[in-house]
Amino acid sequence: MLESVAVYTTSNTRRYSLKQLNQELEKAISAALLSAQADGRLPTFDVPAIPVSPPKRADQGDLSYPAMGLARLARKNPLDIARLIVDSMNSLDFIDHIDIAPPGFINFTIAADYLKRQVDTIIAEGDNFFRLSIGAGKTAQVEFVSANPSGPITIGHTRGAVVGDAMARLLEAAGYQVQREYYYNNAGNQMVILGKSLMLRYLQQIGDDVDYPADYYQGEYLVDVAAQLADENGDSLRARDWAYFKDAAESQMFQWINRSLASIDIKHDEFFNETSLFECGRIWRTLELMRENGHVYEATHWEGADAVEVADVAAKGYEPATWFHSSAFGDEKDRVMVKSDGAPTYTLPDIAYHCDKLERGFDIAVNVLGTDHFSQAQVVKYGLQALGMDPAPIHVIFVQMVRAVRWNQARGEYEAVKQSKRAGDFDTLDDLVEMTSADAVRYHMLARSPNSQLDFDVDQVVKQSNENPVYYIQNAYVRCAGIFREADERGFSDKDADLSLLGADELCFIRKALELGNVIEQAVLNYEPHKIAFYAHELASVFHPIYDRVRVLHSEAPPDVAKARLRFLQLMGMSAPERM
RNA sequence: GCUCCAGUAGCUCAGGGGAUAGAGCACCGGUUUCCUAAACCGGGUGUCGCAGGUUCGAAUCCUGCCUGGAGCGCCA
Repeated sequence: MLESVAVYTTSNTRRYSLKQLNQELEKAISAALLSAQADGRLPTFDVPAIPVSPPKRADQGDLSYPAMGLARLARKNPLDIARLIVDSMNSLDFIDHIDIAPPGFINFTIAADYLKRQVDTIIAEGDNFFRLSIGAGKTAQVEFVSANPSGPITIGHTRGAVVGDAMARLLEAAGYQVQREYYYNNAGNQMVILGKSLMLRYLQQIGDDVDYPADYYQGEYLVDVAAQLADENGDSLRARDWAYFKDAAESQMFQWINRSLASIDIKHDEFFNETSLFECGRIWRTLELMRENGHVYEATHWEGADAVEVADVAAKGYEPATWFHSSAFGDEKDRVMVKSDGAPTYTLPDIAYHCDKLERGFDIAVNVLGTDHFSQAQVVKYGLQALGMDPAPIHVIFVQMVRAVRWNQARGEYEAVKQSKRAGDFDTLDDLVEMTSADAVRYHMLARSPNSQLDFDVDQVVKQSNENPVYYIQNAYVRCAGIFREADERGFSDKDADLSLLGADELCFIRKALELGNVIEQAVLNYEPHKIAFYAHELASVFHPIYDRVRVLHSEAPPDVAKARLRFLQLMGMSAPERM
């Protein structure tokens, strides 16, 4: 992989993607403006950013620049400015012709020969063609899922899992060396309750008559684990305390979580246990450093507390706690880091953890979190600043809630499928995969902006699985595979193919395929992994009509283009089946 | 009450200063001597939540409001 990056960045013969053509044109237009200013055809002004982008419609060329933005600066009619630019531009080998359209667009059409030549280039470079150089020699970490081992992966976790893994794959495609990390805590109250819950379930299994509290874990899965324990150990565990059962439960839950994630092709490289931060003393060192920097104080209530809060605290009779003066960094209030009973809140280990993360030296550390962690993420950032660290490498993708919904025919509306772990009434990732497919789950979870709430219609995805965009996309690959298989059987080869024979339909596909690099780059730079899902569908929707219209046996090149280009399936982490 | 996200076609959602606002699903009609028809071709009258504002130009930016969700614990 690194080798191919080197090839890509050192070669100077085939710098091609639509993005780079954008940049070429942007440079050329800027130069044209300066030239026109130099000989007085345009008044002098600072040349602004020149945005060149694909137009909406095919008959408007391949790339377009709206010159209207210059009208005020140049005090000229936009159409006149456009003409001036075009007249002043040096000729570019990849441009066939330039049109000017009202009210001031400059539309560039890429030369067909230039596009056709890219087919050979794409095939020669294979998977590496869109291996970007922006991450070459850099490291990135993506922390995602990070669910505590108290139960199975739910639909809600799944969204973060898919988004995080897609982000990791995109970073890899951009040249980064990526580590996938899972941060978890097995020391909190919830885990205590989990251990006690399993203990009671076990006692029930071996015939004891015990009360099972309503605020303990209600899920059937604990009963299963308990049954297994009873099978293997009889009643010999009767005297064990909750801690034993906590460990047993945790071990089982982690196995389950990893198995579920593996079923949608997600695997973490590193599991980081919060407890290790206590064991090595990092927690307290972090606190002391913040104290030395003057951002920590002891008090019964925070400095800016109003009368109501003060009275409330007094009523509860709290002893002094240790506060982080986060409001000094812009927080709306200060946060407790160590409770009056001496135990830290989550804030302190979270800060210590991210401090550790930064010290590991990643160029980028992406953090996929639910929006319920928004405030906490802010506080962590303030904490890092209080430690004198620069939190800039950390970027958080906030994932909005997923509601698993079902259509209620009687009421004529959607209703939520409950997902509370403790209530034991939830749909798991396993359920979803069983009802649909790993690819369907990944696609539907990814094909939305993370900061939109998502209604995942369980029945819809199941019922329409044959009319699903997922299969539409995969079928494009299957059809390609079919072509290759058939060609092989006929002993037909693309050797010495004459690319000039390619027609307009094929060019259309080549244009779309060449956008991949641009899509990856935008997805990486803006932390928007969902873009790749839309692109995959667009590419497939350009391919399918051509498949029908252009028969391979009349034209050798398309399968090669297709072969090289359909790598998008791998990028999304979806499987690319040879047959369906 | 304060902060953040969302409101776009019947439904689920893209787009987020530029040309005639898109896709999937659903619905209707057509297409198969030949690489898989899970496909293709045709069929869209949308107050882009509402009202102002900025601009040559606003679904997009600003302000206010309405609706839904999330956060604002010495919870984890």
